[in-house]
Amino acid sequence: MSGNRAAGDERSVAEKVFAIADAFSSAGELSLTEIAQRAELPLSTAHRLVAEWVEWGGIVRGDDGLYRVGMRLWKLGVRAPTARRLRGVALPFLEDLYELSRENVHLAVRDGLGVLYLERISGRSAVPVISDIGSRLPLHATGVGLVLLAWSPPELLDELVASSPRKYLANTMTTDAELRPRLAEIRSAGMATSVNEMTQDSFSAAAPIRDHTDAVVAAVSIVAHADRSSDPRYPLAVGVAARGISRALGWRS
Amino acid sequence: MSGNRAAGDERSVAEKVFAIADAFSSAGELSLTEIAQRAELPLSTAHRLVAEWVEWGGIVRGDDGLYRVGMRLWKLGVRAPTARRLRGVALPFLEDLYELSRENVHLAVRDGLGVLYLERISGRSAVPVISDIGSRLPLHATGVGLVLLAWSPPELLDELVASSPRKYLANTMTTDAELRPRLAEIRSAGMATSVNEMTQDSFSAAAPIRDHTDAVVAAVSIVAHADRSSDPRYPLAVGVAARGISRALGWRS
DNA sequence: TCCTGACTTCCATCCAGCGGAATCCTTGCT
DNA sequence: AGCAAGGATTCCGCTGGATGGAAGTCAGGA
Repeated sequence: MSGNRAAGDERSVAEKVFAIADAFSSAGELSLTEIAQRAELPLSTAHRLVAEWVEWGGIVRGDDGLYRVGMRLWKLGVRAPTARRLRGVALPFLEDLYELSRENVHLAVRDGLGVLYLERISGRSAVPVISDIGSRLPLHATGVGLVLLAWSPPELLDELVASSPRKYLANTMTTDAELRPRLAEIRSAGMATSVNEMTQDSFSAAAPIRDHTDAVVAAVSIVAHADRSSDPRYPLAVGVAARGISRALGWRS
Repeated sequence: MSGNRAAGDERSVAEKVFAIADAFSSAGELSLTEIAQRAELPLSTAHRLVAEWVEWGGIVRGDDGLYRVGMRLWKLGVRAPTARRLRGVALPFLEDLYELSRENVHLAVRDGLGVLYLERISGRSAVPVISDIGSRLPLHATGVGLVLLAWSPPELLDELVASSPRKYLANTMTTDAELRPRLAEIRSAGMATSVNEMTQDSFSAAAPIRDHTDAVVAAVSIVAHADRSSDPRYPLAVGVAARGISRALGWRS
């Protein structure tokens, strides 16, 4: 048996442990073989390390033999201070927006070139949206994304345009020329509204949330049926909620 | 320099990596030294492994030099299927309960001998409660806990009584003799209601959530001001919500 | 029954991780 | 400024735990 560590993988043990965790970012349940493939590890190494994950409780193995993210990781994850604080402060305001509209209410932050949804409240008859908590969409493809992009450092826009060779959704702008004036408009209006832009028959209003340093750290939005586009209460309420959350975060004036 | 691996720690690298993560289960922000102490690792080892965590993004280092749980772990954690599915299904029902009561609405599961809160919706004027998402309380100390305990295997009760030598809260029952009839009562009523039992001036109603195998997998509750204890709508609504969530999970009849 | 694919166990090799100690950096006190 | 104390970082020679190919086991399908 020639099983020395010899040449090959330059990764440290810790990196391999993390690679296994990363395997779950693209799927909810995986077999050992799938984990090994995604993490690019030999089956036997994956087997051993996954066993350590399972012993710890970060990954659980179901009766069907498939591995899933365990409650240990869930408990750890919800301790992330940024998400925890923001969510805690924002939730009552999101409730208000939900009661007003009975539609989708979103809370999101920027994560690289994407929007990361921290919270979503959906009415039973709300417009179906692709976003789900923990999921990521490109910055230019949603209302909250545009708001976050509008108040991001300009380099980010260049990077985004460069990384988006093709259109993501039918009505989405991806070129410099289309996006730049739109963002300027959003900045001067203080928020973003759109009709039938991201999703068919939908109307969205999104506004920025600022912290005590006046930096935009998150965004709230309502995504409603298009026939509400003439209702002035929606943009108004989103703006009020965003300012309320900002104040609760220590923002002044 | 005699820095060999020699005798001492029997833990594998992966276990040390996890020990570092566990350090954050008791505090939101830690210095390197604190992490090393909690994980029982030499400072230099902790330093190296924490650096790997930071590189991966599971832990972030703030401007103040303190380490916190990062968004990478948050994103991974919310992928835990049990929490994700339950939360997604239950949220609309929790909203309904919140709108009815404007009080604390809880969704919780059993985690060992404790209750683990998956979700909490709190009104601005709700009774202050200790529970927070991701936090754990003993099973016998809360309404949802009693419900979960009532439908748990009996061995669990023995274990719980054995592990609780003293009273946790003023009005909490911890002995076999007190707890057993109470649980029987809860089972026959199908839910648990209590006044001034867990917290002063509070009234709570909790009901079990069942999945397609008819097993109790979670519990919902309202914790309201004590003056609502005569309002029959609260227990009723909690029961209806619990059955609604159960049905949405595939439970029949 | 045989075959296929997925999972589990084994073990000789050897280098990646180890951690004590020295060093650097920051903060607070005199 | 000078000093002390505590925390963070870097160094480096030693060695035993991690490694992964291969063989063995198991389950299901043809």
